[in-house]
Amino acid sequence: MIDRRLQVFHAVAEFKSFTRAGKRLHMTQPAVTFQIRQLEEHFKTRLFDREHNRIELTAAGRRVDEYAKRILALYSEMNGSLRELTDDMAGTLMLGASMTIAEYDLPWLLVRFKQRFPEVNVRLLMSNTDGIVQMVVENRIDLGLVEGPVHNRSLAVRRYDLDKLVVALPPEHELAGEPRIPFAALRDVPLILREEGSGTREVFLDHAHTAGFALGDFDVAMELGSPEAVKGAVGAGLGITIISIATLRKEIELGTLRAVDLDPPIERPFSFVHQKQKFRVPAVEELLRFATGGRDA
Amino acid sequence: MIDRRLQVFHAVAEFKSFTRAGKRLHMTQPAVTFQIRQLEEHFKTRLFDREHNRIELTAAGRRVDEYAKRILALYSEMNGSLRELTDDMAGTLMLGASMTIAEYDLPWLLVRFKQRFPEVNVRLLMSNTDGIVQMVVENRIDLGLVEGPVHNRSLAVRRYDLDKLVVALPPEHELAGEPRIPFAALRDVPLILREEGSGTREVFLDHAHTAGFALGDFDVAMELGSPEAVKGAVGAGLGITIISIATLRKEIELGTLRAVDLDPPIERPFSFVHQKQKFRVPAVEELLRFATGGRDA
DNA sequence: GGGCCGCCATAAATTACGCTTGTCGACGGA
DNA sequence: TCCGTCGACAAGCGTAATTTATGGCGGCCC
Repeated sequence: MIDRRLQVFHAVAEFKSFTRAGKRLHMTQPAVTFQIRQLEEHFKTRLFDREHNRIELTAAGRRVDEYAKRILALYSEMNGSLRELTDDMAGTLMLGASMTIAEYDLPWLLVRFKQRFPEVNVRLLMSNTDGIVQMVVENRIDLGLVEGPVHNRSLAVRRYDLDKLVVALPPEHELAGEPRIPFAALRDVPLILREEGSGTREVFLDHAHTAGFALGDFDVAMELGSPEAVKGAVGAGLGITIISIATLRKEIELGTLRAVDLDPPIERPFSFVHQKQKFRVPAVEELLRFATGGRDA
Repeated sequence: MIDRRLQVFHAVAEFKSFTRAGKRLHMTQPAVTFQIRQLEEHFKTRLFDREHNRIELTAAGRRVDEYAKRILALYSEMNGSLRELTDDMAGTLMLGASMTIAEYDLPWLLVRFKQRFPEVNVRLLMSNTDGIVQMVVENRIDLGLVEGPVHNRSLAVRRYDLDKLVVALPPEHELAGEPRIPFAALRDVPLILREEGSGTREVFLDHAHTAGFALGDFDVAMELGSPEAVKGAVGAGLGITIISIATLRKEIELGTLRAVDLDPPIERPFSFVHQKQKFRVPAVEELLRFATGGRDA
């Protein structure tokens, strides 16, 4: 529950870019342009100075942004407050984790946490990285655990673990014997990827881009919504994928899949993400300290 | 610029009625029901207890209303603040007046006001009573002058003048000779009325209702958007109308229209309406004091 | 106590709006 | 100069909001 126009405006103000704001909110640039123009017509004044290919807030725009921040913060607080009242689970620690983390990284963490703090109830929601970030923004969860980069400056992010992405393929695959696989080689075979919004996907595409490849360079055979689904497709010979090494333990042991390093390798942090403001549930701080071993990131 | 869902919710909370909230916001009851249900689904909890034919806020509903109030207040403040920045007229006194007042009552008031405070710039917007109230709510004007009843508890209203509604008809009309015309007689002739949202219209219908007549009892030939348009139609013989005596001065003098008292007569106050909070422009207080002759209402 | 009125819920149809796709023109860096 | 990036614009589409129409359920009046 949030005002979309203000949200869009605030994102544009933050990024100083229609295009990037659109990306963040999963909408196209024309949609952003449209919303901003609606606002400008409402207030009968320009909110951004357009100078060729960059924009700057006008005085009026800055004023709107001040209010937008306050209003959006209230929305967020309202959502959190209602959850507390609603979920018949006041005091419950609401976690959200991206697919990979929830299935392969979080369990052992939660087990140890529960041992030390048995009285704390934990409830876990799963989504992809973007979905988790959105939940944190809307205050629907106390803490998110994500694997992708977080582009939202108004949230606090701290790393707690390091992950490695590898190429997963069937043992009989032609590339399975390679010591490592360069990005270029990935162009020639069908790829299975995670869906839009997935941290695994975004990290891979980021690195591919750095190496000079765009999404269009690859032969994307399927886009699936969870690591298990992706592994299933790879195992069935539909293609190969780039995936967290952590998800492959069982398959490697069973010999159904093989992991090969990328060249260059991709490492990425697992991170906590939460609102900067004070925690509603004390257990959050416990979990943070507990998982990071007391260190800061 | 305001969040419609919260606005609807807040209205319902205030009136404790879906139907009346809908009326206030010019929407139908099912639309209100729909919006509230949307909110309830979002928060996954009931916001109102429905008991037969009355509703009550739940604990969660009260919580939402607390935030709704704060959020809506911020929206209102934002609108006002932007206007100040935008209208290249900081310090200008923004007035809004309903049709009748703007054309027949306000001019002499403004003339005298300008004589006493020549340095104050005044800008006047016109709409019907409902439109003016809305502008005040949104903080787009500093002060509204309206002729109809104001149903919004969050606004301050004070009377400053008294008006009388009469029947206006062509001199040759069969009823033109009557000393006064009872409501019942109005059923038998075509009526010209103001449009929905007009204070003149609403006051007339209120009184008619008190006298036992509904809108459907009358033969409404036309609904027009301004007193001048209505008078024109009456002059052309298309019907008769109920209108402020103040608007008829010239026509009576010229003999083109005649005014006959209603039975029972309708009197109504002209009122100022403004936000309860402090005035942004000091001139508002001056005008208030000036127009009410120092008395309170 | 039967009938009417007022209130909210529901369904179907309509309308309005936001969003996407596709395209263009303008600038700036290689 | 060519390409990449960015924002504006137009057309078409899909979803969401709203209206119209209807039904059920009590309270209230005579």
